[in-house]
Amino acid sequence: MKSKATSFDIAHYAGVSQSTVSRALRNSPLVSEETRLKVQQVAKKLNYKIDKNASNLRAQHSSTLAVLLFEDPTSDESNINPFFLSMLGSITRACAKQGYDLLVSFQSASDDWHADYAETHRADGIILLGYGDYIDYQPRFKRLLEEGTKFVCWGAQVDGSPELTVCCDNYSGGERVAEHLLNLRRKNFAFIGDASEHSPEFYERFLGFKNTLQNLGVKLSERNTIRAISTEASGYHATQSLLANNTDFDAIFAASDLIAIGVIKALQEAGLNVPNDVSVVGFDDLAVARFSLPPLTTVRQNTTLAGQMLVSNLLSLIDDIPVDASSALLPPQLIVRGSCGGEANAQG
Amino acid sequence: MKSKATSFDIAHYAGVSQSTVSRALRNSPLVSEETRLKVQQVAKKLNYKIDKNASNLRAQHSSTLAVLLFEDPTSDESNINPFFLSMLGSITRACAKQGYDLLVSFQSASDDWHADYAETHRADGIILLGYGDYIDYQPRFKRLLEEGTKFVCWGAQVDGSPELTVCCDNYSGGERVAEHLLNLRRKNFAFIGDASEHSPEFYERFLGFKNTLQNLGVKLSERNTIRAISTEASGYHATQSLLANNTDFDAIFAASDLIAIGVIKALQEAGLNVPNDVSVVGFDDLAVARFSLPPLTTVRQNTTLAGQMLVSNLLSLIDDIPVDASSALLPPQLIVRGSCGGEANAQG
DNA sequence: CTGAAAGCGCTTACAG
DNA sequence: CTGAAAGCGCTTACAG
Repeated sequence: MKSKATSFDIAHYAGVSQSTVSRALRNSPLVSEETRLKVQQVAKKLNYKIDKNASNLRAQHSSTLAVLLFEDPTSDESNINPFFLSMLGSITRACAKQGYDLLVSFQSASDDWHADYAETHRADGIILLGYGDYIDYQPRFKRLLEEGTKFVCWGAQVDGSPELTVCCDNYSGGERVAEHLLNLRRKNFAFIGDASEHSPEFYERFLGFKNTLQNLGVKLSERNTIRAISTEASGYHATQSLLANNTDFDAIFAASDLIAIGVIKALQEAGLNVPNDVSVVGFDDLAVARFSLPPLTTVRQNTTLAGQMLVSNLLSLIDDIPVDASSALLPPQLIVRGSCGGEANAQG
Repeated sequence: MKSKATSFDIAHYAGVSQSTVSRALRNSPLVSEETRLKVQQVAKKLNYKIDKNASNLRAQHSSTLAVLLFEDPTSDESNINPFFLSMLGSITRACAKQGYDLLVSFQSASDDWHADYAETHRADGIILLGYGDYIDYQPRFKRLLEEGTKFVCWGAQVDGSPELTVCCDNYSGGERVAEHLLNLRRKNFAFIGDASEHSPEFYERFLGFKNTLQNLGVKLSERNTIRAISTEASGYHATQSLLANNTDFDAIFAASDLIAIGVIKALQEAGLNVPNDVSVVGFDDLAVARFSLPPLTTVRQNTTLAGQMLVSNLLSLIDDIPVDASSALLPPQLIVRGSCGGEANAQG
């Protein structure tokens, strides 16, 4: 491997100074069209590429963003929630579009918060994805803020929290689910997910669901509210608990598609028909939702838009541009498929 | 935000020279225990972190690896193959374990090969994942090799190709599937996937399957070999074509789990029972395989091991250490679930 | 529009 | 074991 050309080599061959090479390559308006063309031509011929380390060091920024993806400590390490992976994809694309590189790091919640990407100048800003327990993380957010680290979270807006957040309007999603199920004349409801403030996204979905039912005179009993984390296995076992309760239910709102898949499996194994005996609704609209049997009615989160908002808001933060907080609440969309009965086959 | 401390600040407070600070922080044996402790203590107090750009520039390496994830151009951009995403996860973890950062880039096959991570010194080496058509990519590999770029591919070992590859023993996986189906007394076989040299991974699976059948006197007809890319939708449509052929079949080997999910859906919609009428086998063992109905018998690729091999082989390449090529062929594992009938419930 | 020069914050021979 | 000094390859005032 021949050693790489530097801007001095280009300068030499192009017959200009090194400063001019640098300007020409970054399309500075200070350089004449003619010079620029010549320099860029020579650079191309020598396969010259600007050394990022040098330019980052000099310019004091890295043109790089970092994503921290927190793993649910209870889930199998080889299976990261596909929803976050899909977010990862859209974030990557959004970064590329803005000319930023993306550093990725998976962290288990127990990790000692290795968020030193900003401090080591490896990244200009950080995107936090899927950290589990929001309450536990508040102190860490505070520390990041104090250090002046630029970061934005995907998740739920916790009241009074100063960090910048982008999320789906989970409450409204829960409302849509309740309305849909009520329209289908379902009478007895169950919720499977974590209905506590520790998982505010699930909690908001739960609240939107429960309150809408309540407003229309239907009560969601505590016995029909079963805790589950976002895995198929957890949904499966939670449903077995629900069945063991011997309560009545003809509709289940699962806080995520992964949970819903486990729910359907447990129901079918118990000899119940979905949707005839029980309607099931999920949340996320993973690819697999369309191919479950029956196809899963669910609430779609727009991950493409989410990735774009996360990146553009973070970039605004980095450039000290005020961020329009309202833009950070993304509208959910109810996708009706076959798992609730009634007006099935409507979409999807 | 107060401006970051530099090694000179630490030197000042610790009462030593800046060079000593640098040595102490990288645990150089040249520095005394006492001095090191003092320096590290001061560094911690001032929340000092080494500036990566500066140290990378000076040391002429980046301690960063890049992953290039190629998207299937025909697939929906928001849904990246979960298998690769799972690989991404294990690669990330393997990098972290070795003290390397990971840069991620998604590329559409049509992209002008933005693999300049190495040339710009942003990464010391590159991991190539999921590029679609291997034959089309040969010239690009050649160029990378010529430029002295260190890279390793996940995929299939193409004869005579000089690039370093890590992959599952796909041929052996196909053999296992044929044997299993034969043991279950299946008579008429079908394959759904891309049985061409353009997708060598699928092709190897196909070959292992077909040859094993052939050796035992069973022929896999061309009419029962249907082309599909690795999506549920493609598997679904391919199965509809297969059904339209009006040929006999009581067992389908789908080249991936995603395809298998589409296969099962199409079969069930056509009123066929899986596994009673038709056995179905997939490949990959995605999380969803366990939760399909019936649970999917499949061939597991060990993504954790794969990620580790990819990273460690790339690191060897970077350090000019000879790589044990035999270590790069990972053993597949047949996971028997309910989708083939017979000895179901064995595992999983 | 162009060039000479300083300097980003480190690592690492070199000298002691 | 420690320090003074050079230099990695750029960007960007400054002067012309």
